[in-house]
This record gives sequence, structure tokens and C-alpha cells, in this order.
Amino acid sequence: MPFEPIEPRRLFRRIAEQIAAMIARGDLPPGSRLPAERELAQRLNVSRPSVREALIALEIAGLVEVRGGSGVYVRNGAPEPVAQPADAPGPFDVLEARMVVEPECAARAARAEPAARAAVAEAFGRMAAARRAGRPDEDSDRAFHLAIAEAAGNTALARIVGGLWRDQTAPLASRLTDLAVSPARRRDNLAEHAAIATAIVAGDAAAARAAMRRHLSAVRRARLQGLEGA
Amino acid sequence: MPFEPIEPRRLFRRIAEQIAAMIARGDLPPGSRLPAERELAQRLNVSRPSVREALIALEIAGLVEVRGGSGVYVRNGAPEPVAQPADAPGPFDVLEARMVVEPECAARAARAEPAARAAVAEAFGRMAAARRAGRPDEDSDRAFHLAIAEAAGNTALARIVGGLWRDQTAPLASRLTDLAVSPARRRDNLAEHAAIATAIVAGDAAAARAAMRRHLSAVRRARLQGLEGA
DNA sequence: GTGGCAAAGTGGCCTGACCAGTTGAAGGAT
DNA sequence: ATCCTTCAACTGGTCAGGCCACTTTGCCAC
Repeated sequence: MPFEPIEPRRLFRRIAEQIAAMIARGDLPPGSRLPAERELAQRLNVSRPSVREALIALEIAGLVEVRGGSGVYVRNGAPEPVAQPADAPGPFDVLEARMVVEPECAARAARAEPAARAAVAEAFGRMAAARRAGRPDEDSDRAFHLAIAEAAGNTALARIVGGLWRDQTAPLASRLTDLAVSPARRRDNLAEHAAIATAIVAGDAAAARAAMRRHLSAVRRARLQGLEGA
Repeated sequence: MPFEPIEPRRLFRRIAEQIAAMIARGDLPPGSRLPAERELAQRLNVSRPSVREALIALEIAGLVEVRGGSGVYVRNGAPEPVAQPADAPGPFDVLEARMVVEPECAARAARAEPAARAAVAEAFGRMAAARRAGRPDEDSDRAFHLAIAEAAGNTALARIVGGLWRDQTAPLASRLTDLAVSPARRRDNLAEHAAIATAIVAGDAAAARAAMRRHLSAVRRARLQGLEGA
């Protein structure tokens, strides 16, 4: 008898989520052993196979580790939703990392299907519109770069770019550099984005890579000057 | 009765690998329905629960989609935003991302100060020792790549590489392909690492970049081919 | 102490069964 | 003939109970 007939989802998912919730809540600290399969089954009023399926799902998801004959343990390096501000990279490290990753993303995006490339063009359109309307274009700027990373069609790369932008915008230190953007720089920024979008839509991978590289170089140059002149 | 007591791994992993191999090989095109659980069980000479566990593992890994009452289908490309537990990237996405980031890290490491480069050499030495001692070299392998990323002197890049390795070893289905490393591949792996370490210690950035690229290409090739011989 | 051995506990896997949803084709109504 | 209903086959979803191999633990002899 499933413990609650209210939810239509598959049983092992409900069980897995329940266990994951315990881990996230701290009821099951990292490294600790969770109850035996038989006991979990009895406690949750489900069968042992269902518990096993849930545990396998959690194992593949990287939340727990199953040691045969011993027990199931909460994984130590469990990905926490909270980020530690301590070792956050500095703004220039982030920018350099972007110069490694994003040109390649742009090149791949240029080789993507037309639909994906159209999404990049659309993101650029929104950014241009925001700028014309005088709205802060920080969000649409980020959205543009993220659209390119997503168009590249690689989840891992998209996640990396997303993380870099988070590192870049979150810390207060980088906020300071953000303010250093002059109206002229803002205009150039838009023009550089246009070059990138054009190359991607045209399917020219080499041009897209070069345009992205130029753009990021310009951003770095502006930041270096901003720190002096402002 | 397990079909062959030759492998000590858990049964559902072996089954999952076998199915994943069929998908990778193209025997099961994206969108196609794979055989029923009962038939798979009979064909592979295992019980249905074991097949179910394997299918759940593949589902969490994002390789297949299970439609109740209908069948199990090979997923075409894009991972849905469905993923509640974790939308971790697939193993090949991770590998591709590494091919974007790590060669650049190797090049920068080669330009680093002697102390940082010595740390890379040391990490390689530990890995070689572990391999000689017959110890599992997965950890030292990871440590070697992380050492290079850290020697590159960019916090953001080091963090990216660390994240990619976590994605690769902890969460996803890559574990399924991980154990497909033959002794020959393990030996080549060490040789490739040696080439990387040598170039970095010598301060030859171009050679380091090329060696890292060769290494990752070899890893990808091994993963694509693997899983058949056993 | 200390080393070894046995029992308890745990995951690993199997057999067999029943239920619920999907699917597609047979058969009736229009 | 065409459309709709119905129903049987098929598929995944879940449960129950059982046996085995391995790890852990604690007792006992040394």
C-alpha cells in the first residue's frame, strides 16, 4: 500500500525526495549512515524494492553512497545550495575564465541549429530594446551571454558560464567595477554584442569566436581604466 | 542467477552500461523504444527488478525516459528542465567542457612559477606511485588535473575544473562508463599524464596545451569505444 | 591486551505475483 | 465506408518473501 495515494508520481521518486529532504534539512549529516533498507521500507510503508530504487536514484544523483554489506551513507561533498563567499574568485579571474570559455561557446553556438541561433538573436534584440528604453541592461547583458552558452548545446558549458556570471555579479567588489561603465562604453558594448550575434546568426564560427574575444578584451580594458580614471 | 560472476560490480550498473553502450553505438536511436523490461531481463539473463534498477539509473542520468504503461524510450538530446534533484550535465558534455577549459589551464600552468609547476610534478608522482601500488588511481587522477588548474593561478578556472570533476565522478552516469577502463587504457592514461607534466615542468605552454588536448581526446575515445569487450 | 572467530546486520539479487495505465485492433453504430 | 466504442494484450509499477555474500561487531581464547 503506497503511503499516500494523493500523488501520481512514481513511488521511488517520492521516496527519494523525502530522503533528499532529510539530507538537505540536516537530519542526516554528511557521512552519516541512514537507516537500513528494510527499516526505511517499513517506516515509509513501502516495499523494499521501492526503497532500493529510490536509493539507486539518489546514488546516481550523487547524494548518497551505497557500501555493500555495510549501509548507505550520505555523501560528504553533497552539493549545497549555499555558496561560500570565502573563496569566491576575484573579478579579473572571472573575466579571464570567461575569455577561456565564452569564445568557444560562441563558436559552437554559430554551428548550432537555426532555432538555437535565433534565440541568441532574440536575446540580443531584448538587450538592444532595454538599452533604448534606458532600462538597466545588466540583466539582458547576462541573458545574452547565457543564451549563447545555451545555444552551444552543452549543459556543462552553460552551467559554467552561468556560474561565472553569478561570481561576477554577486560579490560586492565587482559591483564597484560595474559602475565604472561610461555611456560610451555602454554603446561600444552594444556594438560588440551586435557583432557577436551577427556572426552567430550567420553561422560563422571563427568570426563569432573572434568577436567574443574582442568583446571580453574590451570589457577588461574598460575595467582596468575604470579603476584608474574613476 | 547473474549472467556472469566475472565482474564484481553491482549488477544494475553492468546492465545500465550495456544499455548505454547500445544507445551510444546507435543500436537504439534517439526516440526509439527499447525492449520491454521482461524481455530485457530474459535476454540478459537477469531478474526484472535488476533491469528496473538499471533503467532508473539511466533515467536519472538522463539517457532514457520511462513512460508508464507504454515503454522506455531513448531520450533525444536536450535534458528537460524537469530534473528536480539535479540537472547535472551528462558525461560527454562534461568531457567536452573539459576539452575547452583544461588545455588552457595546462598552458597557463606551464607559464607559472617554478613552485607551482613543481606541485604539478608532485601530483603526477603521487599518481604514478598509486598506480604502481595497484591502488585505485581515480583520486590521484583527479588530484593531478586539479593541481594543473590551481597552478594556472586563476581561482575561477580552478573552481570550474573542480566542478567539472565533481560532475563527472559524483553525480552522473559517467560512473557507468568510468569502469570501462582497461589496463591498457590505464597505462596510456599514465603516459599521457607524464607528457603533460613534462611539458608543464619544462615551461612549454604550447606543448602542455597540446598534450592535454591529446589526453582528453584519448579519454573520450576510450569512453566511446569501451563497454564492448567484456 | 590481542588476535581470531562466529553471529548479527546489511545490501545484492531472485522468483512470482497482482495492479494500473497505454495501446491498438476488433466490432458495432452511424 | 467511416467513426466511435470497447476490450484484450502489453507494459511499467509495486509488493511480498526469500536466499546469498559481504561487512561489522563483539565475544572468547590466547
